[in-house]
Amino acid sequence: MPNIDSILHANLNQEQFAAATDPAGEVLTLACAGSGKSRTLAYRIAWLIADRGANPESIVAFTFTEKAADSIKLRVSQALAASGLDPNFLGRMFIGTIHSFCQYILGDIDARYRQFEVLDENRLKLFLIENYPALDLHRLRSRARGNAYFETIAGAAQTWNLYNEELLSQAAVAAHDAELGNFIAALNDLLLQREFLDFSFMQRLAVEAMQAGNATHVVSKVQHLLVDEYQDINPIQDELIRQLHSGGDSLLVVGDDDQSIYGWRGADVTRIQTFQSRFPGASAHTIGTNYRSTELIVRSADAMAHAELGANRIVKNPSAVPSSEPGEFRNLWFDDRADEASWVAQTIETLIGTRYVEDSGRIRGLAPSDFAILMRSTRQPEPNDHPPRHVAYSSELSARGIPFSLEAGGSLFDRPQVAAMRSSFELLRSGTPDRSTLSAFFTSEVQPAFPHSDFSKLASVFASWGRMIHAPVTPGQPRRRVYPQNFVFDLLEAFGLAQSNFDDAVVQDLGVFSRIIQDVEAVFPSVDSTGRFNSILNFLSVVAEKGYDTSSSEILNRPNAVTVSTVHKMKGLEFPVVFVVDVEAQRFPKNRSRYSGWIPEPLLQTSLDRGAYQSTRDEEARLFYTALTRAERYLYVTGSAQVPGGRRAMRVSPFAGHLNDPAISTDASTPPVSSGNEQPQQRIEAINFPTSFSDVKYYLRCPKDYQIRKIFGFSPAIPDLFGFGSTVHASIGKLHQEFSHTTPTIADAERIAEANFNLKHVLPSRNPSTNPGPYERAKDRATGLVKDYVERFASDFAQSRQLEARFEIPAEGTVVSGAIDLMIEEDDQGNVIDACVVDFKTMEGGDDPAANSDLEWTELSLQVQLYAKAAVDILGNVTEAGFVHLLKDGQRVEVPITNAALDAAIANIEWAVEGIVSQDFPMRPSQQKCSACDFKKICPMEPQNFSGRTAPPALHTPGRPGQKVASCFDDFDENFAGL
DNA sequence: GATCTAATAGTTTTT
DNA sequence: CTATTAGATC
Repeated sequence: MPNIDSILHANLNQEQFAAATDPAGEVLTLACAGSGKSRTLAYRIAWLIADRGANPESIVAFTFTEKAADSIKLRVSQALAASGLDPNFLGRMFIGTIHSFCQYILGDIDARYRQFEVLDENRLKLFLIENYPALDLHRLRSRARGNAYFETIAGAAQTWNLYNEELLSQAAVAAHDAELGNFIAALNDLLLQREFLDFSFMQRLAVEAMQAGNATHVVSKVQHLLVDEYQDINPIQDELIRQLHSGGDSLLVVGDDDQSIYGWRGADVTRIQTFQSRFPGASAHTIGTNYRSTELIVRSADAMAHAELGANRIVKNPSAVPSSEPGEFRNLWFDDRADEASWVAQTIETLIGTRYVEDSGRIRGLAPSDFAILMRSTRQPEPNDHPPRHVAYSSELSARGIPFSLEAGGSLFDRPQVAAMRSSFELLRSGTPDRSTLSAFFTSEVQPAFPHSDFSKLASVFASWGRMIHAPVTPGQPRRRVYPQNFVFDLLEAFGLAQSNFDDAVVQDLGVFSRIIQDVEAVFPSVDSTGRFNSILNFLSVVAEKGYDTSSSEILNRPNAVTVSTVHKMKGLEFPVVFVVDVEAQRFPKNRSRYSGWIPEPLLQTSLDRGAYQSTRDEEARLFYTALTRAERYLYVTGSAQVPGGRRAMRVSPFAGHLNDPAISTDASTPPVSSGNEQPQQRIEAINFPTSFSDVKYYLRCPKDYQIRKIFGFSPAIPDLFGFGSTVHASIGKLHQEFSHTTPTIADAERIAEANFNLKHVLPSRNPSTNPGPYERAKDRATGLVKDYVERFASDFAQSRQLEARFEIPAEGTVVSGAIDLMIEEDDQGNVIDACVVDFKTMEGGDDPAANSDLEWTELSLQVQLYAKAAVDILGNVTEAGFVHLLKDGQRVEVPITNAALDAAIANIEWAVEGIVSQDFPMRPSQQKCSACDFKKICPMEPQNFSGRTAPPALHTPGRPGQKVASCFDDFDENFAGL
């Protein structure tokens, strides 16, 4: 085998090599745009294992986003393979966001955290809405702009966030502002009591655990820490990194202070700038060779940053790789926005098909997806009678028939189908609408949007939902369970969605609406009163005005279209041709803004002094720098004197004024440089399609189910006992944490199960002892299951411990990730001598108890086999067996995990991924599947075939090796004609 | 260099 | 409605 140094030299340049192999305790790597920092990071990991003999378990790498984590993982697996190391080492290290690491730490400290629900920003706001009285939020209302309700909610959410991200103490806040201190203490307690975490709180809890020495089990293993995008780290993350590195061997941080554009939400660019003074003895590297952009672009962007930032930046002197390929940089000023927009569209039209030579040597013509139009803001400017800012450009593209994709949200309710959904909710605001109101609504809003809608069906939907929501609450009775997602599906059935042949984009937007309702359901236990329903309506109306973050929509293949987007969204991406448009004084850079939060300024002084939670001229300059450095060969910076709605002529942006290199053209009249034309073809990008087992499971059941769920984004209604399985599972995890190598008694099991029990959607009875309700009955059942488990499998505790392990399995075209439950047995030295995979199934809370007798053995087996495969990768060949543990009847069923069984499992996964990537989503209906399907009300249920693909190999199920094929084939009725 | 005045803008977004 | 900016004016 060639030695690791020569492999690294073959794949890295001198600067990258020096950084990747620096043995210092702390290493700062300043990575200019396009300088190959992912590659450097990936080979650093390979070097740590091959040269330093690092255990893969001792390596932790943090990225800023999940997407970046996926791409680093792919590169690491390639670097490992290139270095002669096992790519499956990937599963044994941690590569991910700081947030997911914090969640992992918390679950390791206390299994109870595994049943906590994570609140994103929208859900945290809903939580505050739901608990407005309990948190005394009315006391904070006078602080909100215009005394407005939602300003109060937003201000409270921001306060909580800032308190955590700045790692302030509750006492310090209370000392400055007693009311705010009370709110923080109350929210802290309520989140813990109701078992919710938000992104800021999970970091705080993890950091506090580390500071208190309660996380040593995880922390002590970490020897090598790598942090990507270090310029965007905030105070709590800085502390977490410090804690994690305190007992470790090495810390490598990578970043570029010139690309720090998140100061307004707390990122601290000074951490990277002062790294060397804060870690005396740290070594520093600059990887400054830009492989992305032309010399002119690199030189001009650097000069611009220097002119604007001067002493507030680290000098990096980036260089470009000389090239004889054509390219150009123009800095243009137009009289009027219409001229500017039409010039941009015209230039794109001309450049499509222009000969372009890739680094790989591939020659192709530029395609629409090679172009980006970037702007400071795509939002609609005030006053609201102007169209959104991107329209001037996108309409010019439309006029020329050039496809474009808008990376700008906020137009969800412009779509008549989605507007009809929201109006339907609104109609139920104060009670069931009368027939004439409903009829008018049907004619004016529903029919035009949904041609297959049915009035009589709709009338009965409204009648029954009006009753459910507004029925008076009977004192002493348990609350009714009213889940609005069911209203969504009932409405869409009455609207005739299944019969309509809408564009995917329409269905996708309806899916976003469904996801908004899911956010509501995740937080509200039930929507069983006029007041609660009205909070939802108010939330929906705010969502409509401000736009909803629909981030979870995943783009599998980049469409062949021009990207119209903000600069922020394009961070980390690159395009052959970039237009930075709408560049005028007071727009780019935008005016400064000051901190306006509720946390008293003295508590944040150091952060405010460095410009955090504000927008500053420096940060605008870095944003402009970031925009310029997205471009590979063609870069155009444009602005206009006359813009829509402007009375006085706009002035040239000072940033554009810094682009004064004589090689930058200011002439719009000549055509773009070119060395001829070729057939336009999209760039071939490595498809990195990460997935979880559960995603694939839906595809193997019915590809249409997968499409509705994952591509369109519909969420099923929350089942009555949602969370039952996870709370039982967490109790068993907790038992194993408390009793490793000793046997718990039945009383221990009962104590832990009772203390741990939590259901979010069933409320406890008011008088549990005299009048137990569904919550108490579920609690009894859960306790019974845990006791039964201890009784039957006491020996497990004596010999082995339970472990929840994360895994990543590389398969063809994908990395399947998830977590597994392992029972491992160790010898005296702590070496694993035996391991088995256990999948705990409670089989409670499903739709139909009768269905439990007829388990989906293909799915369960596939799951265990996949986990077994991961266990082999994690633990080596000690995995003896795989089981499905049916907690309901105390059985352990052995699942085949022979090589043949594992190979068949992987082949099924790869087959499903192939279908997903090629967007092959046929309906595979059957009586049994469709009657239990979450989406039966919106699915046409027409039997369809796969497009030219044959079935994957049969799976190995208990007692039936190699006989049962996935249910999209096995359970398929080609003559199925609806339920 | 300080002070006044008219014009202009009211984000950006990940976990 | 308020903060910010550029330019005019002292």
